[in-house]
Amino acid sequence: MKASKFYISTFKEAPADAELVSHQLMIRAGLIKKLGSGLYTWMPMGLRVLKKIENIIREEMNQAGAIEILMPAIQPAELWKETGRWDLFGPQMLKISDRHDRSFCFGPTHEEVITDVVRNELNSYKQLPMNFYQIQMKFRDEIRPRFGVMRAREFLMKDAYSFHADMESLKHTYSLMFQAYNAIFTKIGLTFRAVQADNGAIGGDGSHEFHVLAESGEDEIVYDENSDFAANIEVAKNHPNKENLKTCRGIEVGHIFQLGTKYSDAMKATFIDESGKPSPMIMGCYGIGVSRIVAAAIEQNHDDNGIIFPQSISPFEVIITPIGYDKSPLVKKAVDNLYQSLIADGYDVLLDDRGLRPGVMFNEAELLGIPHRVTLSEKTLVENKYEYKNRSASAAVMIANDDLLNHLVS
RNA sequence: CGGGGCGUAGCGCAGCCUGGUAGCGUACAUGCAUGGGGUGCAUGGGGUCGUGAGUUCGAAUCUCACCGUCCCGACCA
Repeated sequence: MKASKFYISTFKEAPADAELVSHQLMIRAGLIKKLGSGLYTWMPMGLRVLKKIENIIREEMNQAGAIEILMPAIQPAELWKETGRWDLFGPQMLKISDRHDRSFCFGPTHEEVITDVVRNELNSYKQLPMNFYQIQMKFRDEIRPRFGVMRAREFLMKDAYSFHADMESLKHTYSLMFQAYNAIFTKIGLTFRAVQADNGAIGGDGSHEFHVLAESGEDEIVYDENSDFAANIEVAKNHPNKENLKTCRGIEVGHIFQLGTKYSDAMKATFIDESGKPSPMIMGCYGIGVSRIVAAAIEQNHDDNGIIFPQSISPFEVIITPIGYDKSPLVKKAVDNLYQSLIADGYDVLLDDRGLRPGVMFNEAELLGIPHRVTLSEKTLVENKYEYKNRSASAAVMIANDDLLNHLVS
């Protein structure tokens, strides 16, 4: 991508209403733009990050046997009345009416819709287990939206729902999802921890939260240095020797849950078992806050100069910052060649061909958090070298041209 | 919803206390200079001062109401 053909809009100063570092940097780097409280436009640069996270999630979910669907954002009240949640869910649910004065909500979650789909589609134990997922905008009318996309009202979520003939099958899929989640957050490159969470419906080890560790995290998580035990603060209260537990803060980016038959009972989602009798499907659900991951990743990876994106989710992997691109035909030729060859090698490259001053380009590249920067100029041409700067390194280094690819593997 | 801020140019702010024709920085446009870390100088365009009502000869400024937004607490990926 050439910068002159893309849209980049960065700011030196953070807006006054952004408190959290990740929020400030997301605005300053032009990733998002606020429309209203808890409502954000994903600008081109930010959308690239979001899409990369989406695709990592998609790959791992597919790998784990889940199948992608897309459900409506707007849902009829009748479904929610079946489970009783039309009244129970509370003011977090945004209720709306259509022209015929029928009641709907903007979906805060999709258990009702998926259960409705499945009760009509799946009839036999032979069709189970089944795990459907989607990546879609949710709306929750939060009491207090804050911290940018960290706690927005409209947010992108991956939600999956699995259906089973028996408990054993649920536990199997649950463990597949547990592994998939570990793979996803590892692939993205985050420091995270899976913790036991409260599970009202089933109890035991039926629910885990995935937290990105960060000082600014809204949740307190508790762990035992001498064992694998880690839990959210609610569960930890019941731990036998809770005096020895340590605490740290985390940002909840994922939650997996063994639901049981709560929704299938209420909505009569049954299947015919091997003996020919109807039986309620056993369910699990698995959520990831996709848009929140962007904020969490930045919260965990930044410095005074800006964002430091993990390469897996950076809007671009490499930025070329030529000096004299529009003045020196030699520089232009060398830069264009490098640009084309990196693209041919499969890299996501941004060529800053805007003819800006070097300082502006460098500062912007750092703010955006692009992991690899390559600078060419008449000076580097004379030496027949590239100047390479890793985003997390303190200074640039001169490298041999054919050594560049080695540096791009982070 | 309770407590506390803040609404003046795209963004960051001053002006308000003590009413009198709206300003600075940045961004944007143009020109000249500059050309390896948000460069310098000059010129220019851009504002229903959140909305409404009131007080006053006169309101960004004083009063009231409303709206928006942010922070602290109770819900959540």
